[in-house]
Amino acid sequence: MHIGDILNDKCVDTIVSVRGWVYRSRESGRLIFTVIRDSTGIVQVVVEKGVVSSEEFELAKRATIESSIEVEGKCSKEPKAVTGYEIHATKIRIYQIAENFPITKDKSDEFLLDIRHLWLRSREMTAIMKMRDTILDSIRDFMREKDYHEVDPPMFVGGMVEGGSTLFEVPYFGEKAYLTQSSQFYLEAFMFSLESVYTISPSFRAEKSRTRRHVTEFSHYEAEAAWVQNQQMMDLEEELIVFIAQRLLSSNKEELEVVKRDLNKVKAIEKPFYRYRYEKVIDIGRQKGLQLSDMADLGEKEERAITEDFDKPMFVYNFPTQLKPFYHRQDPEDPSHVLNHDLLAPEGYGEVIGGGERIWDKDELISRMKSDNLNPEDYQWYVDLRSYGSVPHSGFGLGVDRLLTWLAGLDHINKAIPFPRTIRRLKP
RNA sequence: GCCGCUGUAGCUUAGUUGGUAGAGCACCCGGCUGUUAACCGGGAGGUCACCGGUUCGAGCCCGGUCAGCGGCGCCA
Repeated sequence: MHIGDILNDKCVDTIVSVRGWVYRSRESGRLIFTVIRDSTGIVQVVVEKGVVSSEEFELAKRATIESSIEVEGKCSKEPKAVTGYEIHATKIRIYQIAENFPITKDKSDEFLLDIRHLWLRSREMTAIMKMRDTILDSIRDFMREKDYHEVDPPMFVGGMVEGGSTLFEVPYFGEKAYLTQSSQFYLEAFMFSLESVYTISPSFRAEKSRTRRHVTEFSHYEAEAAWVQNQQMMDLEEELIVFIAQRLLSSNKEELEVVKRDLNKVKAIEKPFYRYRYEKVIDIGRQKGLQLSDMADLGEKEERAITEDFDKPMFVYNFPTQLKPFYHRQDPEDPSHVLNHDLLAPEGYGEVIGGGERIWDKDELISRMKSDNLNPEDYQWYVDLRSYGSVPHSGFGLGVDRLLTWLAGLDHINKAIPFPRTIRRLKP
């Protein structure tokens, strides 16, 4: 029996039994108030001297915070109890008396990261992990509905990546391997058989970034689809984000309240999103007083300034070609720009998606590599994909952790990740 | 990588002009017949990050080291 199941009028006057962990404990003479938590919620248990055996009463007295416990008793409605109902204990069993739990009411973000393995039990983290589960689940439901296939790209990769300074190098039987930064190229390979594919896999970046949106290991949701154009991909993403937000509102209202999220901000995520060309966004930035050159890349500061007053997400499309990596397809009518897009979340959260059309012509791909000073031989298999019935296609990559950070209104990406990895943190 | 800030009990912290290290929470003991991260009384808990210097005397001043945080840069 779970606590969530008994928190309603049907339990009144019935004998219930719950198992869980001691969340709070207070004693007052011949009464002990013990709040128990399990994965579904918390409930107050009253232990009264004389109602339980004196051995059990002493046991309840010694039940420290986080002790594992099982209680049987009569359920009643009680306005004074935290969740409105309480259990009047008749039997108590303790599985383990917990050692002194290090988390008390005074705690800093850093301390909570040091003991994340224990902080995971908190109501906040429990709520965030439930919302994370909802997001992952809704992505899969949505993609299945759209006839996309989930695939598993490799995490160990060879040297085939742009640049190289941001790769994690790992020893591999006398050779060098790297942890993948993105599964995009592999999804493009899958695309030639399954047409529409996606993955939710980790990506690794050895960037020495110290910002509230960067981690070295993140959950990367990437998709790639044949025959799809840039604007159509934006349509799909728009529908997807709205779908996830709606699912979160319907499944996790309680959790959103635990993290004190303003529900109106989530309700505001509706179609259509703003859709502006790159130049238009530069103009918006200038109106907000930012000093931006015509070819300025949008850094974190710019994104925050531009999006903080927006109530809905904003697509920025057709960036200058020189700002984007070689595989982005140039607009045939305006080769100085590529057919790409970023999705910027509102309230200053910034980029959550980057995507666009990929170059599908082999010669075009090779010439773009050369003008970016890359050696096509280093990308042999990626180029080879264009040799056998190449087709127009588009894709995108979404940072799941950034999406959750935004939707839950968190102030730092490391609150959205169970065990965040940053330049300075590898434990626990 | 650069700039800035911080480091005092398990946690959160106060510490005046350089003059005997203080509190709250947690913990232990006692009290309380309805508590809401209760309350009341008592107790224990300190290499003031580390190394060196100045001084009669350093948590405080000076130099260095380390660690953490914030920002910038970097960032398919």
